[in-house]
Amino acid sequence: MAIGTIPRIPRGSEFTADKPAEFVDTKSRILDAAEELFMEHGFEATSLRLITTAAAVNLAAVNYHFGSKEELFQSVLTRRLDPMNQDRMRLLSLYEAASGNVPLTCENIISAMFIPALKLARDHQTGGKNFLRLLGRAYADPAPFIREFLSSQYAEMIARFRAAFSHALPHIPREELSWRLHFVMGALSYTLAGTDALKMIAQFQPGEADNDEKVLRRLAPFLAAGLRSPVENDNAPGSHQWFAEA
Amino acid sequence: MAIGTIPRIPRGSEFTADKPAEFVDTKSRILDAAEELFMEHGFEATSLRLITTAAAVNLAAVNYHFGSKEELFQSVLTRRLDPMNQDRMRLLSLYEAASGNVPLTCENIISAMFIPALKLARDHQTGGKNFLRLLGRAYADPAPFIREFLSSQYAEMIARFRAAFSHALPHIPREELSWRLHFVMGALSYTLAGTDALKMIAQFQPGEADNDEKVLRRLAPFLAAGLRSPVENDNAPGSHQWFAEA
DNA sequence: GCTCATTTCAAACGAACGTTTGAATCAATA
DNA sequence: TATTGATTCAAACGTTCGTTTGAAATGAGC
Repeated sequence: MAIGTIPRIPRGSEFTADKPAEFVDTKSRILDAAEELFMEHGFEATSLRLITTAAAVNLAAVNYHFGSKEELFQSVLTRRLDPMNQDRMRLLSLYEAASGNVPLTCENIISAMFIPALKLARDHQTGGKNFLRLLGRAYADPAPFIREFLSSQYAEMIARFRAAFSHALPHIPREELSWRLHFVMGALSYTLAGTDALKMIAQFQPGEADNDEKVLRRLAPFLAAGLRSPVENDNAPGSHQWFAEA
Repeated sequence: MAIGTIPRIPRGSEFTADKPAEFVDTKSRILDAAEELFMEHGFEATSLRLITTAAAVNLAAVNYHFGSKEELFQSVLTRRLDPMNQDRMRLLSLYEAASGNVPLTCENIISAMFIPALKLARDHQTGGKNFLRLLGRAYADPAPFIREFLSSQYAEMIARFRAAFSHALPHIPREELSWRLHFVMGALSYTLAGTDALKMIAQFQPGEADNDEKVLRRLAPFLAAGLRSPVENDNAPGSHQWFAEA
């Protein structure tokens, strides 16, 4: 596209107002369909033909607009992951500014991680939930390009929160804290990814918007308690005999 | 095969002694190769041609011995998962018998879950570790046949341990305990699956056999603290304001 | 040595995959 | 209206997939 020329405006983008569903531009239709299908079947098992059929666009549209299937997957992630992580860091900074000299509590920091995720799950009534589950799946995907992409997307946010936790828990050694953060991310991603979680509790109402909040209200105290737990010396004589053989 | 006839004994099975690697029967060679490759690339991305080439057997051998790719995957899991879960329950019963009337601690119960996993990781020097990582991956796999297979394999063991935790933590309501067990399994599977975990800490030596123990010695206290944490009333006026909007 | 069920093997099957191609379509400019 | 560049489309590309097939090889029992 030469400088100064205005590209043709594609299907449906003349409506910036809300979606009559027929007149959404091709790129967004693909992203929406891909988000749902990647979540349901995983990256490998989701074919471009399945995606383009669901989006009601031509098969070649994916390669035209995104370049490849892998780049489509990355676009699906970035579209919501990037704003969410920005939101997390913004919220953390806001908390820190508000607390002045008093160090933040674990609860504060965990809140800064969860609230943006919750907002995402609520704003787009279906899409957001799908995305959180997709994200949980992506964490555990063995494909190298996914792992590399995710860790690059998360690097800044994780570093920011690691520093915050380190300040909130000054008695926890650096290495130990790294592990505990790892466990936190594990429980979080597993919970977000879980189909099982939704079926686990009988009184869980599939349509209810507050389900995610209910889950996180249980998860947060659980994790905070783990983060604050006393550090065990590896070989201290009085430490628990976790692995005493039977 | 008619009743009373003795089947032909295939390649290498005349050696029950240790593995000259050339004379291992076809089924085991396939299982070993599949375990490693499924772990590395996931179920969908691992082709039968890759597996049979690595195992140095004919392509058709998988379908002959296992029926299909899915059944091969299930066989890979069952071979080690079933004994491990049996071991876990055996160990839990042993602890319970030894403690008499005194209820077990969370640490005891978590030990009963972890020791068999550790034993598995150590017994087969390479295979065991691969398997634990494969298992973590399988937890997060979206394929329905994997999820159904896993939950059927785990049902008995999970029920057994849920009852034990319920006895050890009588003040935790049933529903809350279900969620906490879910978080425990999440952190555990994420940790076992993690390629990241191995690289996370600099002083981690890739070849060392005690790595898994080191990880679990950090994970267990973290989880125990979470399990024991006080139950928050959803709407209690004094409870933490986890999700106060910014 | 012959029999026969079991196991191995090379080859092919049809289907599905991600991607490419080149023409058709469209809206805006000149 | 003619031109232009962005987008859509049907069709085909070459590759790889899981599975099937039928014949060859194998070794224990008669």
